[in-house]
Amino acid sequence: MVAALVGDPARSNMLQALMTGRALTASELAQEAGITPQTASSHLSKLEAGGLIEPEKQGRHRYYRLTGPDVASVLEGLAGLAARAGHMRVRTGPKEPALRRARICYDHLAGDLGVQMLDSMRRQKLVRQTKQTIELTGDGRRFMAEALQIDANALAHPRRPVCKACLDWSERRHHLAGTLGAAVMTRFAELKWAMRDPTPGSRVVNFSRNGEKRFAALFGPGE
Amino acid sequence: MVAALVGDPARSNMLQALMTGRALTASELAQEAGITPQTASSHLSKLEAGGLIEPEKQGRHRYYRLTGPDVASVLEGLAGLAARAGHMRVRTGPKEPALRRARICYDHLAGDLGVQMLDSMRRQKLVRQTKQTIELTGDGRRFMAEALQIDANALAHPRRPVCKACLDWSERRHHLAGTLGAAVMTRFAELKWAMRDPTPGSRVVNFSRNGEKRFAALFGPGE
DNA sequence: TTCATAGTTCGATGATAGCCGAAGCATCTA
DNA sequence: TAGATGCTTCGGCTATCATCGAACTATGAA
Repeated sequence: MVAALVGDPARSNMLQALMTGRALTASELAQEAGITPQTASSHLSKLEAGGLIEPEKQGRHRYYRLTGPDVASVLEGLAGLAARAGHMRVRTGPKEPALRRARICYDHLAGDLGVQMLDSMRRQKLVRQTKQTIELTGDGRRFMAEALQIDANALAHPRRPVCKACLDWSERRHHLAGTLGAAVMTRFAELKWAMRDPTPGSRVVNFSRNGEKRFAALFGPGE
Repeated sequence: MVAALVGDPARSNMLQALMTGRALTASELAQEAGITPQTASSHLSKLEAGGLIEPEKQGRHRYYRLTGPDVASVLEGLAGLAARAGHMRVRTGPKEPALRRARICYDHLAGDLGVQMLDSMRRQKLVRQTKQTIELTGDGRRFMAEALQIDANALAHPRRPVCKACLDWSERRHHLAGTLGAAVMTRFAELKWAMRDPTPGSRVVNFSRNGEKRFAALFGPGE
């Protein structure tokens, strides 16, 4: 019974945290629910078996999200009924602003700007995304060649896709990975638009004034 | 938490039984859920406290119904999510056809025809009903005088309302009670349109051929 | 390789809550 | 009035299940 899944307070807290549409790791959901990771793991298995959430593996993390908008709307309906008797919940805030803004994920751009770039590419129809797989369009190839002097045809790699959706740690949405993602980041560095923070171990990426302007011209947020 | 209420199997069965929109007694809901009346009583209290159902007292019975269509739609949504993993439920059937068709409730007409009469009166705007209270309109007074020779003004009673909504046992919808309901039933008998079954203890009301025709002419079901 | 971190599995514990028997209250019937 | 029926309250039993400590696996970092 699916209602019993939502009925447990710990699971309910987890689901509420996922209502934002963002994906969260198992540990984060554990903390969100105020329980230990072991207990959370058990709950997450049940929720997954019940078809309410689905996992996405990312390195040693497991990101969970609601399986669809219908789940969210049912949860909303339940919350609406509960509101008659008085209930509420709060949300958390961010930290490490620079890291959230732009950082290196392996070898490509992540963070707010990384997500923004992939969003813009989708909007400009430079790529087609279906679930996890991303494909460069003809427009996309032209764009890469003209704007960034990147030959997409030269990026083929036996064990790594050209384009890949990578779940963003801070934004919990996809950014661009794969050999193209790496090539773009390399080009940004060559053009002195952006460079990794010199602090050892830091993953922060600092954009120059000019780089920020150029980046916005190519991948600015939609109006 | 409202989801926990729906989560329990026994309560879920009760709610499913109420999804038809009809009101059911505590005992019936107990049977529906396969539990004893004591246990059912506890569950019903919880559901009522949670605002999912509301009781209507009728003699020594307590009829429960869902508090509103929003509750039903949330339950439907939950059932939809559950359907992904496979679930089902069945419904029950009727019995005692004659009793369900027309019978005496205290001193007024109940059963299919009783409900049909009140429905028709509402449709013809002979009465205005808001929740439990029913009020005769000007049209209604004229109708009663002309069609049935009943003077509504003479029906006032110190301790009993002229019109009252009475929850129907078999139909689980309201029929007309009060002094007017009694007067109408008396008139039906006087006109030989209908009479109580002579069997001792029986509450069945038998309509004559002519009575059935006349009744249909006045209170026939809407097209 | 070695260490650290994210996550899972297993087993034991404990509290919540469903359940029913017995008894009590309220209402209708005779 | 007495008896029957519908429903509720109370008390105790029991089963379920959430919880966490400990141990294990997998991935990434040094």
